[in-house]
Amino acid sequence: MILSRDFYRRSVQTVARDLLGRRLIRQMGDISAAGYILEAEAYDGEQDLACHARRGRTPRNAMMYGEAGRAYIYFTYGMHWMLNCVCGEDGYPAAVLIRTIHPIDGLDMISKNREGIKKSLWCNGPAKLTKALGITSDLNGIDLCDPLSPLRIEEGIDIPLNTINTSARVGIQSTPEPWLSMPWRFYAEMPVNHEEEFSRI
DNA sequence: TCTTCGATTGTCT
DNA sequence: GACAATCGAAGAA
Repeated sequence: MILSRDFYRRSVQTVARDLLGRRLIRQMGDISAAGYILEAEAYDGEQDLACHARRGRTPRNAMMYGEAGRAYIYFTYGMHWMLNCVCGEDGYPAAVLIRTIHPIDGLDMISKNREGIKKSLWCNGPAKLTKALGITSDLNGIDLCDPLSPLRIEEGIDIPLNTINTSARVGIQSTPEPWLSMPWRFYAEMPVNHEEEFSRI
């Protein structure tokens, strides 16, 4: 079952936590690849000084102000693409950065995109997973709630709340407090009852 | 295993 | 002109 738009129209922290275990699917024609989301971060509005919306709306961050349930994809460090899910009320600039997925499908495609890299390092970083899944700016604004979309998110597996960890967000060290220390990074291990899937990778 | 550092370009001040 | 929601190679330990 694909996640509905209402899933994303909640507080961005709730969505970030609830996104763990969900199945992220990348489809290119007949070929698809997928993985379970294991790490995500919340970026919450113009008052959040770590959020791209902190200086108001610009052409780059405009997608964050749009409809919930769409992808906000941006380019950084001169070479990396980042995948976010737009959240909250439509018009409110908030998004969840997807930082880690556990690959479960389309391993041919992923291994080709990540040639020469150890399997355990294929998708454990925000720029790594976009490279693994072939995600670039041409998917910016894509509807994650559309079953026909080349990028979408389905229900996935259950990650018990008591196995979810939090921490400060990564890579925002020049951001002032209290935003620097907000525990808006959510992460989990792959559940042991899915070892079978784990082992075939 | 850990730490340091260069790569590389779009975006905004 | 500064810097970025990062990665991975290289070197040290």
